[in-house]
Amino acid sequence: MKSANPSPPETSLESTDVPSLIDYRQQQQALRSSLREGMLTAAKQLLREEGLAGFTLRRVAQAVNCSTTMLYSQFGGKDGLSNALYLEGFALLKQEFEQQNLAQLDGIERLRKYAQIYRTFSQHSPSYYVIMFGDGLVGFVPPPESIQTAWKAFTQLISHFSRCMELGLIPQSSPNSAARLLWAAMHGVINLELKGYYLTVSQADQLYEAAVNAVLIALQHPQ
Amino acid sequence: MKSANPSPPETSLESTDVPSLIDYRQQQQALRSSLREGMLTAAKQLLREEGLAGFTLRRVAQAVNCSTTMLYSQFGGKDGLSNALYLEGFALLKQEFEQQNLAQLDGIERLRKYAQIYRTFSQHSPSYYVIMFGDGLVGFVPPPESIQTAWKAFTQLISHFSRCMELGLIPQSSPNSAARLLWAAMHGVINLELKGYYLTVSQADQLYEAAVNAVLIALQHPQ
DNA sequence: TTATCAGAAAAAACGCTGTTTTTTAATCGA
DNA sequence: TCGATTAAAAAACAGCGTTTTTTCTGATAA
Repeated sequence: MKSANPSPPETSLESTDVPSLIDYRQQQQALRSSLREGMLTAAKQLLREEGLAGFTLRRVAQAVNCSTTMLYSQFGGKDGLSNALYLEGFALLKQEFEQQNLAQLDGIERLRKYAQIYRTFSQHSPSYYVIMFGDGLVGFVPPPESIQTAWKAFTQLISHFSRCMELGLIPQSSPNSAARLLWAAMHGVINLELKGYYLTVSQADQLYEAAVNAVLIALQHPQ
Repeated sequence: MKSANPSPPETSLESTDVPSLIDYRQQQQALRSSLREGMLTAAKQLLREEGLAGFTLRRVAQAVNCSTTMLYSQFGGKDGLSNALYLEGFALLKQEFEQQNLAQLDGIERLRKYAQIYRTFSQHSPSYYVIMFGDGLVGFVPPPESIQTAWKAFTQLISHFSRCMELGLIPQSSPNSAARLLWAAMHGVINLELKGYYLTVSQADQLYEAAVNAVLIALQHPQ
């Protein structure tokens, strides 16, 4: 395995340039920030691979080889770590909603696309979804300011509802309420699906489409 | 405190009738069954008063003054106890759907009434609701046979959807799917509400009504 | 340069959980 | 009446989030 090395650098003491001049405090801080990120990554991996049962401070600490105390100085405990994942998740969802190739879609079709993005997110990012929507009765309850931030993920959806109303595709009403309605419908199907109430994936697919349709149809046909 | 007792029975040995002839094994069994019921009652009370945090085997055992071991012989552990509450909850919901004064309501109005019953149940029986719908990602996951039983609570709803279709109030389609759709919509609003996503009760009320309306309108306007 | 001090990280302890194992008590059959 | 069987309680176990104690490192002052 050891190849012949014709000219090893042989750290000469006469070398004029200082070999590795480092800013200790800066690197220390960089290390801490990379530790923080590593903790989040480890947490997500644990959530993905083992679900909430594997999402443990001790496991996260072990994954980055430090004590659990560090998780307290970095996040203030498990709730703080959960909150960080929560905000990260909604930021990611927001990002998904903002992808450029939506520009070519308009009107109701674009609303449908948003619904599809939401579902895809829930399917591809279950580790986030558990924290974000894993129902506050048990486990993590996000603080009010996080909930407020979270709602901003739906800004695009809201403003497109607004646009649809301006275009006359949907009768004028509150775009906010329309978005909340659609969200509740989407979330309801997904949540029951995750609990195991639908027997097949295709049944869940159908129901999801039906739920989105129902909201869109109802918004177009006010009572 | 001790009133004068003119003629104490003075357990006479010559008494022909045996004073307290009991069937030990039967009473033992009765005691066990009352213990079982007492555990369920205690569990519900704990859930009601302290939420899931207070729902603990040790607390339940302490409430009925026995060891936690008994909870294992009676229910097979916490999941078993949760499952019993789960089934009890759905039986109660089914019962709510079956109350007689629904006979005077027919058509779409009756569907609306079912939706109202569901919401009222979720509000008045939060101790059950947590177990029943507290999202399987975390905490209790009901076994498939329980899920199957649970779905039977919606029998009335399904058959009334069927009736509405026969009456021509709703175009013919699957009553089952219609019921599932309505359920998902109702559940979605309630679940987000419980997580704290709606600021006021009236906002939640409005959204719930809007969600139910959306489903009913959409079912009447297919495509 | 060395001694002291402050702050950060690790280690240990605490109180709790669900569950399993061991021990104790009581009941039954011979 | 005495072993065997069974049921319940008690204790032990492994793990959790969190708090407290200890250890150690890096900076500062003498």
